Amino acid sequence: MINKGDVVRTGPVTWEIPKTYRKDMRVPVRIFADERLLNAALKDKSLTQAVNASTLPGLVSHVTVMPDVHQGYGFPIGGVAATSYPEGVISPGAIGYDINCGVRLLASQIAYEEAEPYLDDLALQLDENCPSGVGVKGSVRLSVDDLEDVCRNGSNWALNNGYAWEDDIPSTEEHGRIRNADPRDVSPRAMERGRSQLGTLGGGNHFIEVDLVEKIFDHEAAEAMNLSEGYLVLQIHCGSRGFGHQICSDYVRDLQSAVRKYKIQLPDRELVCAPLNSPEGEAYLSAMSCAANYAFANRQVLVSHARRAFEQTFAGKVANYELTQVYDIAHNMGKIEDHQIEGKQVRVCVHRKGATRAFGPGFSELPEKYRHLGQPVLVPGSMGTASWVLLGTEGSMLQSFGSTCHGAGRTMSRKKAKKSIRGDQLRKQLMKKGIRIHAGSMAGLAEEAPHAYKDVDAVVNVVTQAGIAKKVARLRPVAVIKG
DNA sequence: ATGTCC
Repeated sequence: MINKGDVVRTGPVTWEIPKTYRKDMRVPVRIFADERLLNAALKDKSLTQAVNASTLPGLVSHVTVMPDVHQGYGFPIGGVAATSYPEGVISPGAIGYDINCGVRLLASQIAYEEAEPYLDDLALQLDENCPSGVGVKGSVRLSVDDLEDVCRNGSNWALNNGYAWEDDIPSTEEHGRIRNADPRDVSPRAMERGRSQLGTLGGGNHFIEVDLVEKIFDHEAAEAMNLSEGYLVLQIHCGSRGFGHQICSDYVRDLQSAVRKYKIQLPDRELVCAPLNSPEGEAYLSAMSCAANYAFANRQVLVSHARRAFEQTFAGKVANYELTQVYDIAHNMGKIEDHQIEGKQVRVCVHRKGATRAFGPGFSELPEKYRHLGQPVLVPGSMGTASWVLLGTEGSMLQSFGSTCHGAGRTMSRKKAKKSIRGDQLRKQLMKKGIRIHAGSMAGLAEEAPHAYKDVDAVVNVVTQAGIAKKVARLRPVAVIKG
């Protein structure tokens, strides 16, 4: 375990574990945290995992740790590692089992006051239209050919099949489609699991949530995003379901032989990896991209379900019940990107696991309305607490490979959380706070209790103080649908 | 996160 004495303070909210801490480190570990969040990070294996990650072949500059960090499979959730392309490695564990887990935000023109009498009905309609829970199947059934189309085309598949509006696409990271995704690199078993799960939410901390915009911090950005104080928005947090999970499992197993073949020394088997330019590394990158496209399409189908729920609830009741897409952004991905590091342009594979891409102003992929502002960043809080809309900055480009935090971050294990409160009690507490809850399982609900998570406001204050994100708006939940 | 062990 790492001790506080091993960590050097480098600024008000920045810390470093120097390369000299352990002989096998290739780069230092840089941590964004206040004193309290650092102490939380020292309590589990997350910083040891960050040090382990700092031994990966081909790493560039440093490993980054976000304030919402907690331990994960081999690599911390809340970690960023960039490896040189193409001779560095790619590691499935440094991307996560839920490939392209991410958040989508949609804006409405419905004021909370106006919607209040219909919110119980809206929560019910969302629950009925959006299947949730582990292993749950959706209304969309895909042939193997269709699923191959989803793998290659992501959100474009959704647009061609009536699940998207034209304007949704440019407001999605990568326009909802990662290139060079070849379904031949996906196992038949993953394909089988993927066929029935498109347009489903899943379990754990995945949710669909109706929020109201509680406070705007950046009026120019909020206007570009269609966000106004007191109005409803819809947030979707989910990923690639059993499809991405199966792909990660397959490659964690298969790449073990690549580790031996390329004689890669690892401090932890869970960091299994392969060179980006090896056949094994290329196959994983392609399969991961298929899962990413599946997740984009999944969130897009959920949007069409949610639009139906809004129509069923509000048609004839409010003048305009349209949901316009603000943005869709991943927080579990490996991306090939160009970055300026110490004055030099480098091409790297940025592994972001529980870390959100946060590119600064001038980024050409962004739609014009956002290009001068920076990339929108969506940070979901824990259930029953605030969520945040942020922007990427020049600072995130310089300090964290264009990345920032992704959420509140767990402090209590699922098991401990379940023991600490009963689901039905928690539901009552949240109802008292004006939050409608539809949950598939009361045990699952207890696992997501707000007190099992860090304070999302403290996390956001660290990243904004460090300059790796900028505040746009704070959202407050009024209805949550989860598995 | 995950047909929470094929």
